Amino acid sequence: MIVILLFLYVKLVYMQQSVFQIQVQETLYIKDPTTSKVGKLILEQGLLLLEDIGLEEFTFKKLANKIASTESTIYRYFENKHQFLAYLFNFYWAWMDVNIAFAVTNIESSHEKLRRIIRVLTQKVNNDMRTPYIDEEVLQEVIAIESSKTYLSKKVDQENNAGYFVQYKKLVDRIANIILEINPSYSYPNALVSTILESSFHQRYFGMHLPRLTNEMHIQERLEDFLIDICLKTLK
Amino acid sequence: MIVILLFLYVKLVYMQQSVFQIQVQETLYIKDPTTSKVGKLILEQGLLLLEDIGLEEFTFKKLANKIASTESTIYRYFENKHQFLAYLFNFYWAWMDVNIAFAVTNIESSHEKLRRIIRVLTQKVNNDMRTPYIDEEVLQEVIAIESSKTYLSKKVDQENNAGYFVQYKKLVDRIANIILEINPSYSYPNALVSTILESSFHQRYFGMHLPRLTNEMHIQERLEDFLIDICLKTLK
DNA sequence: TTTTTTTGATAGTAATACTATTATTTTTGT
DNA sequence: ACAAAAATAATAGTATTACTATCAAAAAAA
Repeated sequence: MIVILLFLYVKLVYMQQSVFQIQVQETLYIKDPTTSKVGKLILEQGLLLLEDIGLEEFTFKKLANKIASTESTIYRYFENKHQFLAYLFNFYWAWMDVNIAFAVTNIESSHEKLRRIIRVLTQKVNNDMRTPYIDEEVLQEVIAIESSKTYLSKKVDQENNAGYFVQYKKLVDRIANIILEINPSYSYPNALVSTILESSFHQRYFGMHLPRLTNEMHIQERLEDFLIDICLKTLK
Repeated sequence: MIVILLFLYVKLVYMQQSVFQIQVQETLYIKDPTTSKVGKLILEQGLLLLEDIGLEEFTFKKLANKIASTESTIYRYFENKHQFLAYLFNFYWAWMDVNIAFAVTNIESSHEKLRRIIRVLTQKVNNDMRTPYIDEEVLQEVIAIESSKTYLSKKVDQENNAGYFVQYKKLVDRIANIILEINPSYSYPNALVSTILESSFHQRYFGMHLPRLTNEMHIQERLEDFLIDICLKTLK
C-alpha cells in the first residue's frame, strides 16, 4: 500500500485545480503542449484527427487547418508526428498505470489483482474529466491501432534511449511483479505481460476487422475471459 | 493425411524445374513479378532494401536505383509499397504453411503436432533454394517487423476484401483445428493461435530491442518454451 | 508599458508518391 | 531470321509531405 502511494506521489504532479495530472517526459515534446491553449488544441484535435484518418495519412498541415493554425506552430511543440504519437502513447500508459494502481488498491489476493488488471485493460475506458483536452475513449482506440508502430521502427533503439517507452516498460514491470506473486518460479513474467497487453489490443481489433483470426473478441467479456484464462492457467 | 496432400496439391503449382513453387494471389500485384527478370530483381532487392531501411523509409525510387531501373517499371508490377509488402506477407505465410504441413506430416499426437508447429514458428528459417530471388531468412526478419503494419491501417477492410490476408487466415485456421483436436471444448482457438503468432514475432523483437518488455526471448529455445508452455497449459 | 514570448503568415526546399509520354530494347510468334 | 508485340528506360510533370527560415503581429509577463 505505502509503496503504491509513494509511487503515485512520485509519478503524479499536484496541480492548481487540486487534481492529479498525468505528466509525460520532456523528451516527448519540444514545448509542453499542456502549458498553452494552442498546445491543448493540438493534443485534442490531433487525437481526433489520428482517429479519423490514421497515422499514415496524418500530417501537421492537416492538423493545422483543423485548428486554424499553422504548421510552424505545431512544429514548435513536436518534432514530428512520431514524437506526437509517442507523447500520446506515454500519456495513455501513464494513465492506465494510475487506473490499474487504483484497481488493485486494498486487494489482498494476487489472483484477484490480476483479474482486475485484465478487466481494466479490456474494458472500454471512461473519459477522464481531469484532462478535458484528451478524450480517453478515443485515445484508447488510437493507441490500440497505432502503438505497435511506435516501436516497430528502425529508430527503436534511439527512441528507446530517448525514453519513448518508459511508461509502457514501467507498467509491464509492475504487472510482472504481480505475476511473480502468483507464481514466483515462473520464468517469463514480463513476456507474458507484454503478450497479454498486445493481445488485448489486437484481438479486439481482429474481432472488428479480421474475425477469422479470432473468436468474437470485440465482445469485452470474451476478451477478458480469454486473457484471464491464459494467465491463470499458465501460472498454475 | 489425404486431406493435407490434397490441400498441398491445390495450393502449390507444379513448375518446369520439377519443384513446387509458392504462388500468391493476383490481387497482390499488377504484373506477376516471378515471370520476368526485373520482377525477380524487384522482389530480391526490394526485400533487402526493406530489411535495410524499413518500410517507412522504403521508396520505389530508392529500389529503382538499387536495381538500376526506374520507378515506372516498378509501378508496373506493384501499385505501391503496401501492395509490395502484402505480396511478401502472403508469400511468407504460404511458405510457412507448407513448412508446417511438412512438420506435422505423419505425426499422430496432436500435442506433438502443436509442439512442432511452434518450433517451426520460432526457429530461424533456412533459405529455400526453390526461390532463389527470395532470401527466406531476411523475409522472416522483415515480416516480423513489418507485418502488423499491413493490417493496422485504415484500409484493413478494403485490403481484407482484396485478399491481402488470406494466407495468414488459412494458417491460423489450420493451427486452430489442431488446438481443437487437443481440447475440443476450448472456446478461443483462433484467438490463441493469432496471439501466439504475433507474440512469436514481437517477443523476439523485444528481446533484441526492448529487453525490459520480455525475458530473453531472442534466445530461440526460451521463446519456444514460453509459447508451448502457454498453449499446452491453456488447453489442459 | 515596455520587453519577452508566442503565434501567424508567407516562402522555400528536397523528397515522396505517383501519372504520362515516348523512344528503345527485349521477347515472341512465324 | 524478321516483323509484331510487349516490356523497359528515360524523361517530365504534379500534388503532397516533411520539414526550415524569416518576420510581423498578437499575447503574456515583467
